[in-house]
Amino acid sequence: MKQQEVFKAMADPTRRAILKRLQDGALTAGEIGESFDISAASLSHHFAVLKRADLVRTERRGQYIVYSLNSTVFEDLARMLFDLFPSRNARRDPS
Amino acid sequence: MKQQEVFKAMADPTRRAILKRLQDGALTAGEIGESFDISAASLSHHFAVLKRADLVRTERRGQYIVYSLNSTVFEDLARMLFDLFPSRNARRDPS
DNA sequence: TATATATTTAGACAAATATCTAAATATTGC
DNA sequence: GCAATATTTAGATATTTGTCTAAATATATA
Repeated sequence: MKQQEVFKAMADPTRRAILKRLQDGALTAGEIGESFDISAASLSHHFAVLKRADLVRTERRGQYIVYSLNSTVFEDLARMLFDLFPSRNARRDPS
Repeated sequence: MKQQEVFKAMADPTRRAILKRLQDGALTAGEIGESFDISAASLSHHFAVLKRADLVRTERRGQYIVYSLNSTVFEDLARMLFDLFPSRNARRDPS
């Protein structure tokens, strides 16, 4: 996981909203765009950032491009967080 | 939790390294600074960002200021992540 | 009180980023 | 092949951000 890319991707509210939009299943770029008052070009930029972070997957379907969540990276990110913030009763790695 | 502040705070590698440095216990600003090749002023800026996100707590001890992790926000963040990325076998909130 | 040490604040600057419009590319269907 | 639609790329611009040095503030101690 490219940690830096993932965190930078998550730092923008529009991108987090895009991820949230994708929770219930894959959507085309245009469908996602309907929820945002932003140009298609700007949206495309956000898609690129999410893709670079491997947070979303894409698939061309005819003239559309379909975006979906990549939950694998989410799990990595969650693990990373737990690693970064030791909870009170977790053992610390003894290394 | 100020989600936006937390994510922005986590997006910088120096700040994540500071958090990691604090895993084993509280440290003064100066002690933290020893690990970084960066001016005290820049470091102080990073502390401010982490504080604004409520990721660290501070306490003055004489002429020193002691920083420590605030693990509460971590837990909030983890929860937020799980909410954002539904895992395959989790039920979705029916609302 | 004066000096030394620790930290933050102020102000400047360069690099990164979110946005836009216009143009390019890919695909469909006539 | 051509026109329409969907999406991305290019280039410009304004804002944000990470860094610096210099100055200010807070505390300790001689």
